[in-house]
Amino acid sequence: MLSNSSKYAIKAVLFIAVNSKRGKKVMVKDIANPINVPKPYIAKLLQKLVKEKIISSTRGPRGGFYLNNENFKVSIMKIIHAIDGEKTLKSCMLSLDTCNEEKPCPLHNILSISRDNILKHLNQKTIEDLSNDINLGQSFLPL
Amino acid sequence: MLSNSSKYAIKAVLFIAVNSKRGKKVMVKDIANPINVPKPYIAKLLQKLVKEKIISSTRGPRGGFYLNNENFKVSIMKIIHAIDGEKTLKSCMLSLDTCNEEKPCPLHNILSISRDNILKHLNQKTIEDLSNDINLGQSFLPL
DNA sequence: GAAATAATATGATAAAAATCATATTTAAGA
DNA sequence: TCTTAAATATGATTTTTATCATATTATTTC
Repeated sequence: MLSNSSKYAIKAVLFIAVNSKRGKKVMVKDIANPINVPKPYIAKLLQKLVKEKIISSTRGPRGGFYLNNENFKVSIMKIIHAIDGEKTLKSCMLSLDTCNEEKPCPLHNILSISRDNILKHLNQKTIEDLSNDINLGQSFLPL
Repeated sequence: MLSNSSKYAIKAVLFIAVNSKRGKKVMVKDIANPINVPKPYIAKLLQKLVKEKIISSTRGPRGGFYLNNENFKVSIMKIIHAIDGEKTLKSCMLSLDTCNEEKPCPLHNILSISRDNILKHLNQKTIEDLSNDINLGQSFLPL
């Protein structure tokens, strides 16, 4: 469903969200270890996220990654789209183009409600929402 | 979530289920095209399913694949496990070992209910259930 | 404005998944 | 029992995903 890359990206973004408060920036080398992802790999993903305006960065000494106010409003789905592309999550569980409500595939009837719920939540929840949860101790970022 | 291989396997099993009624067997070459999967590839998957006793086969002239009564009782999940392995679907959405109800990861709270529902349905529904749906015109096997 | 520090760009390598090809074995039917 | 038709076993190739490495560019600070 989600590629490793998307999972890494989500973890990294949330890590930045909770660790870059008040102008303090976070560097790649400080992200890679705690979220358990190889440094050069996460660096590449972060660059893509910057291009898509999902996170922000500055170069040079005291530089690093951070989130501005707009970044905080971005949905989790947008992170996934930036990394995995648009169509990954959209197709039906059997990847059938022809599957729809009128002509459902055999899995459609039993799975589509739950599936649509997952998509709905990924679209609704923002980086801000999830980092608030973490800050309130309602969820955790162990790695 | 599901690998291509699992999707192919599910499609193939259902195709066999609805096309091998009353002792008639289905051959690889007759499966590959309608379900839109390369023949040598689906052949390999079918062999694995036979070993796991999810489907049945006989060799030689008039041979092919079919389902016996026990095969029809197999859950969809078992097909997925046979092809993708046991752990693929079990891990949390961020693949965190440490994620659980007491210490949920940031996505856990928003997705776990829908996710558990999907797993529950995949465990409950049998090949028989889904092929009945198809036979009753409640779902379709276009490809 | 020079040195140091950080992201960025580019690309090489490795591992896994998907695809393709071929030789072997088994069973049926003449 | 010989021929044929089918699955089965094995493995080679290609593509995608994941990982690793290095050179370049921008920004701060002295």
